[in-house]
Amino acid sequence: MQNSVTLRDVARAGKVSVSTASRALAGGLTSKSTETRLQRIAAELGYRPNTLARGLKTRSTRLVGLVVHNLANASFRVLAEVVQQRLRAEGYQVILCITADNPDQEAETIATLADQRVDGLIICPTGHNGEQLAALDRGGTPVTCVVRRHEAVEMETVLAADPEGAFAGTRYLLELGHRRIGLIVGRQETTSGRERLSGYRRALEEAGIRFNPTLVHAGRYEPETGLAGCRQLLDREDRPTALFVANHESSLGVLRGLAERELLVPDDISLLCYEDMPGFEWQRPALSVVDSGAHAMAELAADRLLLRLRSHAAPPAATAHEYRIGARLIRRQSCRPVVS
Amino acid sequence: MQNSVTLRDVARAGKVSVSTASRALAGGLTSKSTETRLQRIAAELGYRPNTLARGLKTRSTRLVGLVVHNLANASFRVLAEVVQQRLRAEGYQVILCITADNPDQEAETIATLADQRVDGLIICPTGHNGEQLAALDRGGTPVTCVVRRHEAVEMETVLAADPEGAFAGTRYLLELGHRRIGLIVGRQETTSGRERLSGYRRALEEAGIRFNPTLVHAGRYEPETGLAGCRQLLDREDRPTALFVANHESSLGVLRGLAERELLVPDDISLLCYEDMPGFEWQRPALSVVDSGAHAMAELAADRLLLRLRSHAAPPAATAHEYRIGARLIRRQSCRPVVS
DNA sequence: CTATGCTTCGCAAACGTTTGCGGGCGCAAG
DNA sequence: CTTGCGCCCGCAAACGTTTGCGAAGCATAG
Repeated sequence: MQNSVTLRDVARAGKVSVSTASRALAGGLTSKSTETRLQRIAAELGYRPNTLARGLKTRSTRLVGLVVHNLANASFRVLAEVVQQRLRAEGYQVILCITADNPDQEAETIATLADQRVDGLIICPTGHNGEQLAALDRGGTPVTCVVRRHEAVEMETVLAADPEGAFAGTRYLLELGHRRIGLIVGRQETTSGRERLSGYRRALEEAGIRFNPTLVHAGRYEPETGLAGCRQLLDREDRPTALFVANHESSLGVLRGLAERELLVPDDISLLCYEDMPGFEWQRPALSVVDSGAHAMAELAADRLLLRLRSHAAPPAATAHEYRIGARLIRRQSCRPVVS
Repeated sequence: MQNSVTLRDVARAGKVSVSTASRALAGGLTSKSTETRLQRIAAELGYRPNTLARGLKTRSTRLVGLVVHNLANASFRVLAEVVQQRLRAEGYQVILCITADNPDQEAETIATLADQRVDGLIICPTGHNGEQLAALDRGGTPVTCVVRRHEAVEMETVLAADPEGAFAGTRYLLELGHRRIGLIVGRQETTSGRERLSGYRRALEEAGIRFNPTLVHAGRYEPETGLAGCRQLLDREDRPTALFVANHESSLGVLRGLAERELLVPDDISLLCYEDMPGFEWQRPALSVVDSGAHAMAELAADRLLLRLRSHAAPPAATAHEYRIGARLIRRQSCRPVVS
């Protein structure tokens, strides 16, 4: 702040007007000689452009907002890392905001980001501030939803292929011979919760197995959910031979629940999780998972946003598209064929 | 961006000058009547101040930068969450940047943040761009270092009490009767790596046990380090009876290494980790740890910065203080007395 | 030699605020 | 009724850029 060497100083040192200085540093707008000369002077003086003034004039800060529920969730973590890295490569800075899945906090966050005149927004929406977001998007600030769809309003969205992922996971277990497959899944108010349940159900039905609601436990994205679900499912007299934990926060609780019962994976019970968390690979036995592709999602979200940032021209709401990232089954060691 | 209702519009609607509008919205600078009247008008029009223009004039964006190495590390995660929450409560937004512990990337990051005219900076330094940071601090943009100390230059810093933490952990194991304690620790180039080793060593020597360098394995903050160290230490003929993993990234690798050897914790070997990671509590057996107080560190860092942000007056470099957060031993189930 | 075109640069306005300064007005005191 | 004092408010400058417009310089073509 003290070190405020401004364009005027550069201009003065170079004996030109402020405007030529500006153009020289922009490049290609002056003669080659003054261009290099002024750039050298600017470097010597340690000139750094004032982003505020520039943004005020050009109506473009190079900031984009990234709004997520938390950082404990592995998907959000890679989202944050990938988005930040990708956008930085294009000269954008990322403002990270955490909403704790709280609509009020989300509303405030969006407002503040709008005040900062961010150029764009990547958000995992709570589902409550649709009009606010849509207004932003209409106003020329591209908004890309990620991980969760906003049910109320049309916006560009990149999602995981949850129906297919859950389907593939369930079918894998079926192919191994399992017939009683317990499902621990997220709340049915969320897109992912619903879609993963439906994928599970479809796989069962295609295999000619009747869907049994008492085999599924839905809850919040927390370890406690996993523990509770685990206990509930294991206390049945016809204990499932496999558990599909389609909610990766709960996985920790499930692991604990299985240990409580002294059940060994995969000998006593097969275990399939959702999302590839860093620890899973190192776990013993290494956990099989269906990877929803958080990394790819993050990349696509960043790329889509970048595209719209660059083509400042047309933000055609009509084109509001929905992208799905393919899920991938990773077979490791936690599932085994059922012995008959 | 389209929705650009400016102060002029408010003034016009209220039939006053722009300056009165500004003052009315600021509050306390006009008559009570015009104040409420204009505030109502502003609300109706949906006026939102342009942070860029304001920042340009007042030389204060309400932005602070937060610079960390990554988000996989649990300390950084809580740092990000806590700092962002705390600063937001005071009206600041957080720009999150990730350096991957890479000095070049760090240099670029700091420069860009300075360009954005952030009001302050919280950073876990790589240790390489000291002059840049010091210049910022001198220039009136308070910089607070966290987690790591910057060896080269004096700055306000909040650290974990690593020497004491490692000492306490080691002594705990000693009290349980362990004599051969393997240590897996971070690189000796880092503050934490050195300090944790020295704490371990001091505890041993105070107990009258000769420090044995072959019992320590130092490596990067990665699971691979844990695995390698684990293998090395377990292959000794006089296998340690306890492992102190003073580097929480490595813990995952250690767990895997122990499983490989089919060693049970705590029956076959005691295990003490550093940092309380979310999974540890759920692990079976629940892992004992020395918690370095990442949460408290984050809070203190945020508070210190806030203090200096508010008292815009004096950034006395002389006061550059170093704060230490006490470590806390959490006894769970992974350590047991050695049977003689 | 004049007309024309291109390149290179300066002038000044603009972006949306905040704020020092001074003018107008009302009200109390003289 | 005048003077003085305070309270509100408007004028205008400033923050550091970018950019349209026009002027100057120079070369080339007619």
